[in-house]
Amino acid sequence: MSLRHALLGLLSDEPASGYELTRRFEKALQRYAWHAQHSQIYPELTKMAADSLVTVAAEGARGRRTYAITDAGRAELRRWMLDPPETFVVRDEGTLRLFLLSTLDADDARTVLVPLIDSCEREIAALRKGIADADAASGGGLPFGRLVAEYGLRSFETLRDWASWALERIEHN
Amino acid sequence: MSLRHALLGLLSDEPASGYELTRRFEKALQRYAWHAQHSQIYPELTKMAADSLVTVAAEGARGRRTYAITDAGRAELRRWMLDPPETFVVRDEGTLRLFLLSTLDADDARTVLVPLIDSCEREIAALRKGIADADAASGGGLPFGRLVAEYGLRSFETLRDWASWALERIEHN
DNA sequence: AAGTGACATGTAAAAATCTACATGTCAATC
DNA sequence: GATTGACATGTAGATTTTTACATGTCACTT
Repeated sequence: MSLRHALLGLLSDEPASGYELTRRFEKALQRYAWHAQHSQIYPELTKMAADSLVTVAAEGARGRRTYAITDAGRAELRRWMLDPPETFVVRDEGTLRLFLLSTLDADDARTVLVPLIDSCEREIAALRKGIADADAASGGGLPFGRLVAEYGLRSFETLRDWASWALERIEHN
Repeated sequence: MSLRHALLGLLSDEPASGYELTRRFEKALQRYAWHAQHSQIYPELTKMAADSLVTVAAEGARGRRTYAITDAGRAELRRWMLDPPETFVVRDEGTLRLFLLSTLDADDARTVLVPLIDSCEREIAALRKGIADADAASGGGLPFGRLVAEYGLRSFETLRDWASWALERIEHN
């Protein structure tokens, strides 16, 4: 039910349509936390409305339906946040690829690691800029908040550093 | 098809039965990279054998079937490793929970973050010990290699540091 | 000899997810 | 007035994953 809770989380900030939620998934959650597409989001919103976790707050132009979280929805989100399951399920193609690096020879590993380090640098630069801009504007601006941006920044720095370390280890082994 | 490639990766190290692969998923991949259960692994191995990516290398006691990767399997794994898709799909319940932290009030956020920091410390200690033991034995010993252990260690340190930073930010905001 | 626990493999049905198709609106431009 | 592109929502069918059930072996202990 993680999709459901991700949607409740996005809606707890402010009401939104399925279309907007799809965009916000792309901007804020997709990369690090949870991937979902509109073909999954629309039906899930319908089910959540049936379960009274959200309501249709407004219907606008072009068939647009704006959903708002209900008190029951907030309660369910809080319950889920405070009641961590024993095991967290992870499925991460990028990390899997990293783990399987040891199946490659040194040349192939370099072919994977060098572009990875480059793309980390680009992400880090973009995140730093986003954080600086948001801090200057002081009042948000980051897609899903300062906390998430900081998490992303630190994660990419760690990935870059690890990849550099791995590269060195592979070079002179 | 990530499950398939994860299995090829594990088998590229040495032949194994479905049962052993399930254990190795639990030890090495489950936590950070890919979650899979035996009810998915067994049928997938059968399909992979039909596709000639693996073969049944031996049949042992208790119906045990040992699978070995074929040349075609190695080629497919290498192809997948060297041909990164434009987008990596991530689904990570733990990170999602972190991202939704901003939906909680300060008290509830503390309730989530403090145990998180504790569990990071425990993971870090366990990984450090595992790495030290393996380095002393010098010849492997780590479930999926030194690279992965280092990745896990750095990731948990980053998570712990971020969580501490977030906690401080929440406390005095 | 019975019981226990790790070993070992499977399947069926339900739920979640992906891919591809499908439809239509509205605003701006040509 | 036609075209284009962003806006907006959906469904059908296939694939992947989960949950729950199902079966049996072997080694060791009581």
